[in-house]
Amino acid sequence: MAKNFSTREENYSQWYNELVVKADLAENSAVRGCMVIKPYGYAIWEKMQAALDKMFKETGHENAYFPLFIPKSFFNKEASHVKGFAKECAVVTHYRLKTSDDGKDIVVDEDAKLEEELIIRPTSETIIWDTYRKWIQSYRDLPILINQWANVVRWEMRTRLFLRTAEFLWQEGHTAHETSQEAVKETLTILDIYAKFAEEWMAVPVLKGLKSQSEKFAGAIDTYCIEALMQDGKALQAGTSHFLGQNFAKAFDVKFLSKENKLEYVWATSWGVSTRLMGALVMAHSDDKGLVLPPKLAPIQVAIIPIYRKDEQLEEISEKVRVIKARLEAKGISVKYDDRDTYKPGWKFSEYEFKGVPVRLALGPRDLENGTIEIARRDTLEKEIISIEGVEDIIEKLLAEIQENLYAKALDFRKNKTFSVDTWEEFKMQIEKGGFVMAHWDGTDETELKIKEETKATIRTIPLNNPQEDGRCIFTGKPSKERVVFAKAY
RNA sequence: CGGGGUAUAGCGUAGUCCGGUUAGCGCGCCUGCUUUGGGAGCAGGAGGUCGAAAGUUCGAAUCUUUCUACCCCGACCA
Repeated sequence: MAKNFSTREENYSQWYNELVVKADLAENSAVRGCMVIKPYGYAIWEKMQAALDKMFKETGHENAYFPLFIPKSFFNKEASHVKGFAKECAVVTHYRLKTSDDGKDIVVDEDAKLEEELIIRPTSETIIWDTYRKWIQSYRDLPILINQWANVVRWEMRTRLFLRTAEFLWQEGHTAHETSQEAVKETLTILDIYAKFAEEWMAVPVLKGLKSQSEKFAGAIDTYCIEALMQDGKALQAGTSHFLGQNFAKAFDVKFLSKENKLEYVWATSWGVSTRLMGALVMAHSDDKGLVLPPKLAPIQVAIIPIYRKDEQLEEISEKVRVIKARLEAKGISVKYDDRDTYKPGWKFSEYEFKGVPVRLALGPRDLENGTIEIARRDTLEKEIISIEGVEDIIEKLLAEIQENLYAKALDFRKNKTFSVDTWEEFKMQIEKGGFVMAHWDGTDETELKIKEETKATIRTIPLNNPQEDGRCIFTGKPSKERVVFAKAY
């Protein structure tokens, strides 16, 4: 495993790959650019799903499901949308296989060609808006607040574990509203949910803001995002919420009769987060010993390891553990008692460190004698011997402390990696070092593109509630009213 | 799609230039004994169409041709 990964950007990918495979999170599958997510990794995803789903429902959203296949013609309808996705679509052209003439192979049956090709959804705006047209007639049918948990496929030229895979799991929300204001409000409500989830559950601080026009979603009026900073100084877009205006309503002819008895186009939003969040989780907290998971998302919060020589000792230890385990579980803490006799304690210690289990307990003969237990925390790697009495209360507090500590550490890291610069020379130098670089920009796509060409840095976001100040664009020297956030990104 | 590289056991690899015993090694796996407070030790064992196909040759992991897959760089990318 690479050492000092946070400072060795060039080896990062390799490090990450090894870590993830060793940590039992996921591995590359035989299918190009797709992932096999192992049970332990999937358990993290399930925890993320549960937390997000709850927040969506608390804000009035419902889950539904739409088809995986989208008729090709649907993509013709919104010009900028098709432009954004056309180059990365998987297309279904046939519906049958047959044995080849020489009997040796299975081949596509050319007679079974589809009249119209089907696109495997890269995102579901088109098929959902085609459906919404049938659901919406009057203002009484609005708003529609629907979320879908699904997989999507984007045939990326180059993939990267968790961050850009050909198939990925996500949730996509698609809402329909009477007014522009209501839709914008929805977009921001979701942005707040995403930020809250990232910070309170993942312990990853994020910047909330607006994307520049060139970085926005294909088909959106405005794209809002949460932007996180990884330990190697690169930025990661962790979630997006789009105000779609009436673009899709017009493309799919979705109109409603208003209270004023006028026929109007519906206002729309869409928003999503994906398994990329798991990449963010790994890259934000992990160290050279493996994953570090925030307690709120850890599938196993406490691992207990017995240390023994003889079976009688194990029995005695197990008896004690049963009591501790029951008390922890009564507090809603997930516990794994690893009494396998096929692995030794040292092996298990390492395994749970790889897996990022926040708290580890070890109980051996010495502890039985003294009425103690060894408690170790993953985030700081500290361990101490404490009295076994009331250990469940200590663990409960410790889990909360670890959750806070991870966030504080990540926030501190981001503060130290955020810089304000005012000249082009400073900018180029700082971008090379990584981190968020706050700089003035003249607001044009052209300048943004040139900066990207020269430095590979992009505008990650224009923060919400951004302080207004007079300045000059670092590239063109033209006047500017606010700083925007530049960084190299994944 | 352009440029470069790689393909040998579950994983990592040696051997390829210069063809020649039964394709070697480490990790992992299996069995036994000893071990168990930070990834145990010793002994024995199993596991290979050398990416695929065709060719050259007495003989091919090694040479030739074609194909396929993967990796890196670029283009591309909410």
